[in-house]
Amino acid sequence: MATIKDVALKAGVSMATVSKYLNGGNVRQAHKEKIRSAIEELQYRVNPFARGLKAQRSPYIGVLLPEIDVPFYGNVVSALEKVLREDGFHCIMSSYSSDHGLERDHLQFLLSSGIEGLVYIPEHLTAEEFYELTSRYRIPTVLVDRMIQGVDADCVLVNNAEAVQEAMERLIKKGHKRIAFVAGPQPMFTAKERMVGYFRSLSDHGILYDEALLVNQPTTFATGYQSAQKFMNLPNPPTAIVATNYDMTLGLISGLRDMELHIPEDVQVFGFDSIELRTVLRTPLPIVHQPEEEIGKTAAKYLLDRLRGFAGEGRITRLNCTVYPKADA
Amino acid sequence: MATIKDVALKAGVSMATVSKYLNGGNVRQAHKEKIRSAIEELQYRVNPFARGLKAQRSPYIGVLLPEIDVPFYGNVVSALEKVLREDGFHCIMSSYSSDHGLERDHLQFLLSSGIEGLVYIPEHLTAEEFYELTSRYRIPTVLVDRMIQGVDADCVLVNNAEAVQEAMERLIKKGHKRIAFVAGPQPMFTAKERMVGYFRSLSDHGILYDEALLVNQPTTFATGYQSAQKFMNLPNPPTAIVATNYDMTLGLISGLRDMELHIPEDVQVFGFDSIELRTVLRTPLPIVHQPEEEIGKTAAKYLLDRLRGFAGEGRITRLNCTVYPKADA
DNA sequence: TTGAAAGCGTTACCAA
DNA sequence: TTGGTAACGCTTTCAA
Repeated sequence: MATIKDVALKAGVSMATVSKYLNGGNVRQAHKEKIRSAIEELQYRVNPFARGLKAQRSPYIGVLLPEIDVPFYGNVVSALEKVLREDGFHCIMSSYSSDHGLERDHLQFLLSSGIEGLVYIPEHLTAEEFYELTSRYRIPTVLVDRMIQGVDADCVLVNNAEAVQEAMERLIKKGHKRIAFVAGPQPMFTAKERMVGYFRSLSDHGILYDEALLVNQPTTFATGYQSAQKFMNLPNPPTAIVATNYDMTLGLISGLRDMELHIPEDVQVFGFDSIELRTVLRTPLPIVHQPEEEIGKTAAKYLLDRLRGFAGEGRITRLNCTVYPKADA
Repeated sequence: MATIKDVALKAGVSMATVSKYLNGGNVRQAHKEKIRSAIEELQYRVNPFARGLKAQRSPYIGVLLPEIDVPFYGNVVSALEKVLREDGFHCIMSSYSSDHGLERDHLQFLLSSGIEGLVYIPEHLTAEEFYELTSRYRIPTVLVDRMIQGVDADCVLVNNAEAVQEAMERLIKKGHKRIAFVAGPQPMFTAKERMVGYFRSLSDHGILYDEALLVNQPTTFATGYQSAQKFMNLPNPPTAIVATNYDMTLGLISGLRDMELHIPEDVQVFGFDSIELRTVLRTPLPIVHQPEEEIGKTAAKYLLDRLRGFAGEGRITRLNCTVYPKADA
């Protein structure tokens, strides 16, 4: 691979001049031409390591996710990437399989990779751990989808509790009183917030909470599937079930089907994420939809602000979910 | 940030010794201890740029995808990443939104990023373009899901034609003769291969090809949705429809539902990808399932082979899809 | 087993 | 506007 030296030699100027040309400094027009053609001929490419070493910066943004194959994250990241791309940044993505150890390790790795910024959907890390790892780097961070209690960073969330409340309202308005709820594990930020919405709705309407109607398990298809059986085998089964992410929704529907129960005749289902799923069933599935694209864009915007020098306190945005059907039919 | 020099000073040894310690060379036990604690105290981390510059290698694998939010790719990449991770590699992922220009640009970027290997799901690039971009780097490449005609590289594919043929067999065996087919755009590798399966089945069974029953459009929800209308509004509509990826399957089902048509009574549907979708419908959807995890693992294995020095010709693996229901009911 | 020193390719300062 | 040169932090060779 050709280096700046080769280009300089061929163009008949110094390395310093080539470097200036490359980085947009003042260079005589005649020299510009020569350098351009030398670069062309030699197929010269900047060595990213040399540049990174010297300049102490790189065009990388680290993206740390629990899972890479969850549609919600995919959609968020897709939007994020598109915005960052326009500013010349590229993403180093890493998923930690919802594993605490891997979450630490990968965060460590990203930080030590020379990234300029970090977009992070956290799961297990406490504020102490987070600061222990990140403090000696000064890397702007945006937390997405979840907060870490005690961490001062930009944060893009959705109105989890309110969205669930709206879903619950719809069900209650239709006469449902026994409503089951399939949520993620207790410590999970979004699970907690969504449960708040659930409890609030119950109490607002004077419905007694029945712990048999609540599941807190990993946010998987299996959890949804098993919840169907657990709930519908109760002596007093629910008349409606709310699932709080895509995989659990899918599993729930699948589980009900395998019990030969019909939606909505035998039990109503309120889904979450994946707007596409909505119109696949015989009866359109009511659903809570998170503004994935907007989440990604907002996170990117926050990060770019910081990279351009903004240094205020951590900003928190709560974006609104949409509940379908839009008109309350 | 502390450097090797600081560590050397603190540990009372030379930089070279620290470097050896870091890279697994022979170092006296007593020194090892000292170095370890110096590193600990100083919170020393290797500077990836300096190392990359000197060693001309890095722990990065480039992953270039058409879209990041397609479940099939997500699942493949998830498996890939897990295997590479165990060998200390990390993925720099980049998606090009199925855009030709971006495909070139991002490939260029990844190559110039100091990646050690490349996993690439191509779409528009010809062999000439590919070689033009890659030739001056010597980076092992694995093509996934699609081949580029004329490129000698490791390649992990599935048996597209055969899988479609098996799906068609099932339908034909049940008496279907008018079978419609929703495929991706013509130039797309997998679209072509899947169409081959379609045509072969038709001719094997002496069924005349009717061009009104074939759609070649982008592999999206919209395409599936519109296909439903196009096909079912024909004077002589099909009795079965095969969709050839996840989004098109979803769109197709959704479109049929909006026409108030029932599956399978009014028309049978054969889906593709997303095994989870299968059991969500009232009647389990027959489906072609690609071995996503195996694809990812195989690609990783191929790449690691190369990184360890294997230098043979490009190897091609064709993995088998599974058609559900497994037992031909 | 150790350490001095020569780069790796780039940028940025400073003098011309 | 230009070019010489000293870093940047690390690895590796070669002698000791």
